[in-house]
Amino acid sequence: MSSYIDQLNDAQKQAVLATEGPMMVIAGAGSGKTRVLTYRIAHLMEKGVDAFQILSLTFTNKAAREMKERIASIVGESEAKNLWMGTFHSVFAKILRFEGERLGYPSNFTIYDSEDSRKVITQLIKENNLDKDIYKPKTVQGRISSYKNNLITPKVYQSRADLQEADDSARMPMMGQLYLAYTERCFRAGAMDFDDLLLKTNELLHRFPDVLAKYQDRFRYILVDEYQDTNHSQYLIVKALAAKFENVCVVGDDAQSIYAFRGANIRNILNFQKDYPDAKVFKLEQNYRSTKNIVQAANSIIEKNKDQLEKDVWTDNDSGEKIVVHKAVSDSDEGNWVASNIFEEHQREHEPWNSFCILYRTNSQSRAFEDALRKRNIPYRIYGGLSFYQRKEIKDLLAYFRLAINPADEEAFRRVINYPARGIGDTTMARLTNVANDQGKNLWEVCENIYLYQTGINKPTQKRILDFVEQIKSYGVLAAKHNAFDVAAHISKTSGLIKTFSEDKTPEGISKYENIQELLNGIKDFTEQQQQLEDGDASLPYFLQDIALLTDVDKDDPDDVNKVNLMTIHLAKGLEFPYVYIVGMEENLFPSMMSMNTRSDLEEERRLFYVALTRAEKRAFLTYAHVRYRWGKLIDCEPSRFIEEIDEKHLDIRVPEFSGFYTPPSEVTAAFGSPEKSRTVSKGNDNFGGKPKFQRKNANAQQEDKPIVPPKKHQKLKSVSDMHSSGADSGAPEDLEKGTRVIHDRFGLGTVKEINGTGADRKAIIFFDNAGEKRLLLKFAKLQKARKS
DNA sequence: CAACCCAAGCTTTTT
DNA sequence: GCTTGGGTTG
Repeated sequence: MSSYIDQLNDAQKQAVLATEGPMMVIAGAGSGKTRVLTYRIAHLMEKGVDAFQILSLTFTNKAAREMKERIASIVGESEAKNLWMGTFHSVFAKILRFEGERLGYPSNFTIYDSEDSRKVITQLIKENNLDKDIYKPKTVQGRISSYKNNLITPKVYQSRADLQEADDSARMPMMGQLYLAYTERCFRAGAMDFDDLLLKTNELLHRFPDVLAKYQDRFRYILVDEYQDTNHSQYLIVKALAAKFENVCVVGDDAQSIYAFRGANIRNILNFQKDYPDAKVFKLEQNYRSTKNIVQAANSIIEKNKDQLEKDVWTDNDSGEKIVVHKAVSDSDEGNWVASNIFEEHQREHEPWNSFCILYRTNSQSRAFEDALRKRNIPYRIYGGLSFYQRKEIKDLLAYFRLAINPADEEAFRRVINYPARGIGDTTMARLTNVANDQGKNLWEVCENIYLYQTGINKPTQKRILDFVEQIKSYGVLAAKHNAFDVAAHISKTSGLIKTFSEDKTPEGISKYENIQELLNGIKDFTEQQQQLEDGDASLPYFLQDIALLTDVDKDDPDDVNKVNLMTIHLAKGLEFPYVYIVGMEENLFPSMMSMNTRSDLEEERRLFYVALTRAEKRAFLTYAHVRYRWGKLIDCEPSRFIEEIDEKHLDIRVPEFSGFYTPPSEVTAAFGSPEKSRTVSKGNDNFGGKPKFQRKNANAQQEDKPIVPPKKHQKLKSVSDMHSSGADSGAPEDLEKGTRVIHDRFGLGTVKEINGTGADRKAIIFFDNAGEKRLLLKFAKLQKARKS
């Protein structure tokens, strides 16, 4: 027997060695779950199971990659690379590219991200003249998503009176039609959203028995990690694939189920034994990660939940330090305290920066910590939030790539048809949309044959549309022949996007330009990497596929080692750090305001807290603030109930007179008599001399808002323009010529550079002293001749 | 048709 | 406090 087996404890060993039949592993936090999965796969392969026959589904692609590397180190790389490993979404996207034709999808289908699908919904709400205040795109999107995750197709919806009643009572009787229209629109665009990747896989497996049989035979051994976070759609896929051999091993921890909001169904894990009565169940209860204090504190929290499987997580590790609870004056003070604390620990314990992690409930909390870390020159890396690929300029360029590969992709089409400007505006788009809807075609098909349709669009615009079509077609030809980088470089140059950004010298413009360069560098890396692999694929379609399903933790930037980590608790699942700071421990923030209505929501928040705390190996810190800026306003905060729920003997409470939620009145009046005063306090508390956030902002705002033209002139000009607006065609003096000095209402003093056109079309190009060059239509421009000075 | 200004909404978490 | 979308202006 191989030596790695000896490194395992009894429970782990059994879970690794029981290779046949259904099996569930309940793995407490830090109990060596990944190790069991890794060794189990290695063991299967050593027993002679072909790597092609093993499917393992993980929560992130990074987890899959790391596991693959570890397996490779045991069984050898050439074997390990044949394993099917990845997230549900990425594995089944791959299968759908092979098999999607059966469902009427092209193999080059686009994957719509949330923004894309929300825009489709917004568009549909508009087209159907629905009230957007009742049909909130986000709400509609959420409902559609939950239908899909429960395999409720538009057709099923029509037979479900209960769902229709629910939507009716939410004043959305058109939900059903909207849902149907949405699915049709996506289909027409050759696009699938995230939920479709699972829904269509289910459809594929249920409608085509031969496909089902094929994949059942291929995946004889199935492993699912983080099973507690699978939704119904995922559950059914696993069940279908495993039905023949029943070699299914699921690993999870009901105490760490934190994705109910996106349809995860905790019952999947609770009911596993009902689905497979012969299932073996193993419990991993020894924690190797954390100190006794942390493990026991975490246990004392989670036992408050009623819905859970019995287990007893324990550890042999040292007791360690108690969990420090710190009360900060304000959110910026909280940031400063955490940053100084990290700095001290780094100095004293010689801990590298990447030993530290700051965990928060919402992305918006990151700012205070970024500011504080930056002030101390502590390197940090922030995960999540607006990811690189969601930036506008990146999505714009990607839209060109997407169109080159799948011109039916309507969202990409709408994004760039008039960007850079080509004189194809809202009116034209509305006309195109109408015709497309009447004919049941997508926008591309209509544009391609624009002369065949009665669109009411004028000839010059039709020509511009056809030029665009030709441009995209030429990109498509290139994409089929050349590697991703060459195509991307060509498109970014010829589309005019690079030019647009390089001409923009505002800070935002420069940053956009840099981001585009970064994207191109990324594509270059990708292309080179793929070209080095013997079976690599360096094509643009493959690149797009690769990035569509990347999660934030997946990106592993070599520049990012040894930095303090900042992320939401959700993103931290599966990770561990020696030092963990859980911040914003306040009522209405954590637990979130939205989650206090039902017990099950609150229990999910509690599990979230459990996940947060069990990320810590050595030290854990809980902080909360007395007041915090929220929605731009200063609000009072109360400590989170979760702090109280921890057995006090594990806590080191560093709050003067901490007693429940009582705050000494003297402190309140001294620090928070009024919002104005509190600003002074947070400035005074700032030992590092940096200015508080609000001061910088105000200073900037003042500069920007400073009027260019003194108010007096402004008034006068207004009255002049009022006189003219009564009847005259031109609001400007007649005798303007090159070199004339003029005054403009908003732009101030300027010099005429050029005049062209006559009558109502008369235009001027004017160089303004403070505002630069502008093209003005004289009919509208409220110009006055200035006296030469 | 594009640029600018302002108001509204927003902050739960993500593939 | 920030971003998005709508409305207005040239």
